[in-house]
Amino acid sequence: MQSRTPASRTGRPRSAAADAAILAATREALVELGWSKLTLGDVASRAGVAKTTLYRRWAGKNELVVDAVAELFDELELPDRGSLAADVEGVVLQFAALLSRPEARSGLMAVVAESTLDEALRERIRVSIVERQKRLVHTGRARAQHRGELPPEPDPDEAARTVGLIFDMVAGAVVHRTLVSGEPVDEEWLHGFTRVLLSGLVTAGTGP
Amino acid sequence: MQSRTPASRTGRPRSAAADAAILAATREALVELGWSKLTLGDVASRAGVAKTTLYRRWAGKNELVVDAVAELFDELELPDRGSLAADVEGVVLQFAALLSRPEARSGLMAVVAESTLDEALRERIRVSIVERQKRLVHTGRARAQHRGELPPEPDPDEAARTVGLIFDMVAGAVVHRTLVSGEPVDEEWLHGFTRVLLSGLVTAGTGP
Amino acid sequence: MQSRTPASRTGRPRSAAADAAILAATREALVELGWSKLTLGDVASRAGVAKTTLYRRWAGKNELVVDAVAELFDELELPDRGSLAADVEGVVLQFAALLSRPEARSGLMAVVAESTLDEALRERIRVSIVERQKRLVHTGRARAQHRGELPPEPDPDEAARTVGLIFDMVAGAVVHRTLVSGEPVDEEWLHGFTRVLLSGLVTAGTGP
Amino acid sequence: MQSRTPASRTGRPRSAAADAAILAATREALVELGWSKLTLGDVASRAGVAKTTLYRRWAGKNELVVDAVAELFDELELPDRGSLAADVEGVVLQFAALLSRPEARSGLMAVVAESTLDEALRERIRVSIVERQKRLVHTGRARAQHRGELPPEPDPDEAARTVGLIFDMVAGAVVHRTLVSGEPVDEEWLHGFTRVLLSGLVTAGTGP
DNA sequence: GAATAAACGAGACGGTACGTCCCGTCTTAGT
DNA sequence: ACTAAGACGGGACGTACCGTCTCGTTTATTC
Repeated sequence: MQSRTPASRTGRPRSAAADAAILAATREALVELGWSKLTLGDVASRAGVAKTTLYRRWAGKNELVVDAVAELFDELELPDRGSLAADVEGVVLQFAALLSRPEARSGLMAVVAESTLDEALRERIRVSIVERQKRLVHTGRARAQHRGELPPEPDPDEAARTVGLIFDMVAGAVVHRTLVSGEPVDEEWLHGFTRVLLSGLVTAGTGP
Repeated sequence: MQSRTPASRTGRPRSAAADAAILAATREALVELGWSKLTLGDVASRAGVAKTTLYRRWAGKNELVVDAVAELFDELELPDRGSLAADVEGVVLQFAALLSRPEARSGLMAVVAESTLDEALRERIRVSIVERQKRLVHTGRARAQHRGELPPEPDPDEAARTVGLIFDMVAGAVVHRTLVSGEPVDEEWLHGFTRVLLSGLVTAGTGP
Repeated sequence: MQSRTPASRTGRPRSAAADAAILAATREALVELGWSKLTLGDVASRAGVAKTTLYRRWAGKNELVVDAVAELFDELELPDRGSLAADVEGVVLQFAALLSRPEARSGLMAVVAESTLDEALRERIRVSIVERQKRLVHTGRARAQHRGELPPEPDPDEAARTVGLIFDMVAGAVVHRTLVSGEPVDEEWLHGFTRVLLSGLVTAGTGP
Repeated sequence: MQSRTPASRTGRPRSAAADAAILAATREALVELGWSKLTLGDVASRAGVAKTTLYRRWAGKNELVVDAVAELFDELELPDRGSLAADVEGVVLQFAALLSRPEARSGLMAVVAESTLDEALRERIRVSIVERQKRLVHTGRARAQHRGELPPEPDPDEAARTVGLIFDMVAGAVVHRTLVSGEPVDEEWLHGFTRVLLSGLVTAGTGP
């Protein structure tokens, strides 16, 4: 994740267990303390690891938290629920559930905030989280096209743009609802959102 | 904003100029340093004010930044551009422009992140920013109904829910596009987004 | 001692009690730990003071220890015991007693060692300790001349040289005996040393 | 020096070259850094040796430095200059020259300081340096007695005491002059010191 | 001449202390 | 009563070394 296998040969090899322990400790600390009160010294001692070990592998708090949070997003799945609407509702609920976990809420928003003045961090987030999770949109879209719910898209550029738009609309709405507005993703909001999104997609797609 | 005018009578009154200077200095520091490296001592010295003066008026960094950022959002307007689509595009562009300013990007996301473990802060954000800016949706909606682009909504509860949904979808999509995905709100994205949103709104509204 | 009264006017004044507490804590730590294991953090906490307070007043461990040790040397006195020989024996015993205290042994030798690569520190030692304690030699010499045990010295330069020589011979012999050779200043050594020194002084003084 | 040749039989023998390289590197580091900033990792890398190799042979910094410095003192000699006074002046000058070398100044004083709370280290210094160099006093004394400048000393205990006293007076005065007072052993001081010491020795010896 | 066993280089490990920065509070004097 | 100034006790920072450990490699001696 953080090391690019520098192929060093000699010397004692790095402990693989330490990485996992550190990332788990990071999430634990995010839950209890939140990003701003999380300290690397505390993470190290939770992980049963020396501070130096932690600094040997990550450049700082931001990089560590991105990696710790990115692992959470890999838990998201898109099981086939039979229709596009059901698939969208499923992934929205999963995403809302993820954002109800403090380690994701606090960690994700904080690193996004930090990335506003740190280009390398922004790229790290884009690669480790954003592009990685667009897989969900790709899967859902392909499945809907196979079912005939959406027309096939011949132009790959246009397809990529649409995937990006849908991703921003879905993820953005859920994030804003839960974190900024601070209100829950309940049955009512879920149906309303899905109806508007899918109506728009189908209608807009048939337009000029 | 932060002081509730406790009707103090005697002694030297608080300097009114200090408040403005402090909030301006806060935004300046947000631009240069970002939230995490912003220190209250630095803000005080930028504002030409003693640290004690600052602490007398705000409880801490979070409260200060919320107030400093909230002022920015009051700059948003919704001029009548003749159609609902044009109005939406106008406000999206304004919001995107606001989020391109570092003081807004960094400040907003950071306090949202902080609010995940601080109920009072979440409420402060909801009141000072979220509810306050829903005025834009209300205005646009009323204007569209007056033009006949949207049907009147007799049920006030249902109307409030729809306003909330639209607000989350618009604000969320723009925030996610610019801050999380890290890509610009360009002509293409703008049109795509507006088409999907409005198609969805009109179509969904006529559904059962 | 360490501050040259920078005549600052505004702000909270430095605590006078802190200085004394820090120097006492330093000597206490020297006794228990010795110079190399003495840490400024430990001194600060013994003194009931924050580390920053300590660093605000002293540049580092060396400067602090010089000041802490210098205070010890001010305890040396030269009571009139009736004869030059008795006076010399008295001061040698006092000095040996001082060097039997761990805070003096460890502190003095360590800062001397440090001063070999630090000109500023050497000067600090010279001023705070060496020149300051030559007062003992001056007093003893004047008293002996008044008694008629030593001839008056008309040339002030020559007098200064002789004072320096005696100081180096007395202090050096005691330091070397106790710290380098690691043997005690007992009755026998004391008499032997005093006899050789005084015989040499009287005899040498009458030489060509 | 540090290894007691435990009569190991099989396996790769320790490199003899490594010992010399390490001691030389230690002196080099003492010159450049002084005792307190000398680190064993740095010495190891100067010597082209792994840290483990160094720790296999010495218990720590103190032991290493004592050995490195002790080698320096073996360079002292006492050539026959024809008279006791000339011999004394010769050895004082040699000793002063030795103490003008930073590796000796810094190393010697530092280990003496350390030894104040470490009995084993004190003993190591006494054996490796102090007792070892008393050979110079013995030689000079025997030579002076042979020349008739000093009377023979029948009592061996008394002789040992006198040797110790002279050693402390000579070494102590030179050390104090150069390291504590921080002033040079010049022609003037040298003659003054020799005159007082020898007058005292001869006169005192004839006393009751 | 293969097996054995110790020493070797490299570098990661759990730790401790460093000296600095900032926190939020306090104690001054001045407005 | 408010202000500017700045010292205070405290906590975390990121770095440098500590002395230990675990690797793979090298090198004499012994079978």
